[in-house]
Amino acid sequence: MTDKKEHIIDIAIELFATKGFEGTSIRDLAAAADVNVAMVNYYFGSKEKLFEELVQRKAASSRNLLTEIANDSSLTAIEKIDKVIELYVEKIFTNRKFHRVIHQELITNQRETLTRNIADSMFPNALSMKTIVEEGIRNKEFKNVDVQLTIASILGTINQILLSKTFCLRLLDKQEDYVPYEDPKFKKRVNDHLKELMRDHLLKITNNPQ
Amino acid sequence: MTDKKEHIIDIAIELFATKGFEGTSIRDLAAAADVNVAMVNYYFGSKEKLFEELVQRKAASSRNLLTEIANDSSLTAIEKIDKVIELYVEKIFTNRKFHRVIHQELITNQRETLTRNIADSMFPNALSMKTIVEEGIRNKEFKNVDVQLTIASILGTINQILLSKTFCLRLLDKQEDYVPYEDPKFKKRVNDHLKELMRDHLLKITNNPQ
DNA sequence: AATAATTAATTAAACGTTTGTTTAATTCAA
DNA sequence: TTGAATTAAACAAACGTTTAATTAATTATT
Repeated sequence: MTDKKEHIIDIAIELFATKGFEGTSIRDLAAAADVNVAMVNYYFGSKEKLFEELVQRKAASSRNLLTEIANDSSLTAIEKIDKVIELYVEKIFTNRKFHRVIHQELITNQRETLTRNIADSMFPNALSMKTIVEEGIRNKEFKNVDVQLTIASILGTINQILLSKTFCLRLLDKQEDYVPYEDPKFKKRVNDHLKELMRDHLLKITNNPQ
Repeated sequence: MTDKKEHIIDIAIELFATKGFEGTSIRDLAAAADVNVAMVNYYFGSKEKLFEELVQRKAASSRNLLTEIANDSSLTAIEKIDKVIELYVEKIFTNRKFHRVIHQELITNQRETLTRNIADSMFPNALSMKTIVEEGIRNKEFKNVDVQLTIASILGTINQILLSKTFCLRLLDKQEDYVPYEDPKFKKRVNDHLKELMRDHLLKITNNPQ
C-alpha cells in the first residue's frame, strides 16, 4: 500500500514546516501519521532520505509551468510578467507549508547535497523570469534594469510575506488569529502590489498620477 | 571575566548561523569557544537563554537608527527612503550571520516567546519605513501605494539575496567560491537596484527612458 | 480451489549515540 | 578564607536506527 507512504510524506511536510527538520523527531512523525516508528526507516531508509524524497516529489510536480508562459509568443513581456506573478503567488500560497520547509533547509544550509538539490529545483523558475525580463529589455519594452536583482525582488517580496507569519501579522497590523494566507483578498492584494511594482519598475514610461 | 561570556556569544552566533539552533550542540559550541561544556549553562542557564541573550543584545545595539532618518525634517521622503535603504543594506550585509540566525528562528517559529521577541525587535525598523512612506503619500510626493507590501518588497529583496548563499549564487550565475556579501561592488549594486525600484514605485512620474 | 511457500508489512523492544543539564570536586582570585 | 570560576564525570531523556518476531498478503504448487 503506497497510500501509507504518501500519508507519511503529507504528515512530514506538515511537521517539518512547523517544527523544522531537526525539530521534528521520527517518533513525533510516526505518532502524527499513526504508524510504527520503524515504518519511516522501512519505507525511506532514513530521516534524511525521507526529506529528499519529499523535496524531489514536490519539486517535480510543479516544474516547467513557467516556461510555457515564457515561450508564449502571443503575450507581451509585461503580460508575461503579470502571468508569472499570478502563477507564482498562487503556487506559493497553496503550497506554503512545503515552501516553508524547503526554504528552512535552504537557509540553514546543513545537508549540503540536499541544499544544492533544492536550489537546483527552484532555479528553473527564476530562469524563466530571467528570460522574460531579458526579452522585454531586448524588445525595448522594458527599461534596462538589473535583471537578477529584479527577480530577487519578486521572489523576495512573496517570501518576506510568507515565510514568517509572526512578522507578517506585525507588518499587516493584524491579530494573532488572522491567517492572511487563507484570505483571498490578501492574495489579490499581493498580486496587485507585485504587478504594480513591476510595471513601475520595468515599463519605460509610467504616468500613473492618482 | 565577562570577556569569556562575550566570546561564547560570538562563537554562538557563528555556529547558530551556520548550523541552526537545533543543529548546534552545546558540546560543539564549548569546543569551538574552547571552554568547558558546563560553562555555557553556568553563564547563561540554558541553551535557550543563551539564544535569547544573544538576540536581545544584538537587537538592542542597532535600534532606532532608522527613526532618526524618519524624523529628519531636512530630507524629502524619497531622500529618506534612499538613506533607509543604504542603512539597511549596510547593516544586514555586515551582520549577515546574525541576521541569518534570527531569521531561521523567525521562520521555524518553534520557541514561541523567542519568535515574538525577534519579531518585536525587528518591527521598529519596519515601522520607521512605514512612517516615511505614509508621509510621502500625504505630501503628494509619493503615489498612493500599498505601504505595507512596499516595505515587504524592500525587506524581502535584501533577505532573498542574503538568506541563502546557495540560491544567490545560482541567481547571480557565479561560482561556489564567490562570496557576494563581501564584494563592495555587489553591495552597491543592491543599493542601486533597491533605490531605483523604490523611485519607480513611489515617485509620481518616472521619465527614465533608456 | 485449497494448501503450502514466499514475500511484504508491521510491530514492540532494544541498540548505541547524542543531547542539554547537573553534580561535586577542584582551582583560582579577592 | 570566602566566593567565584572551572573542571571531569555522570545524569536522564531523546534521538535515529536496527533487530527479531509476528502478522498480512501474494505467489506457487498440488
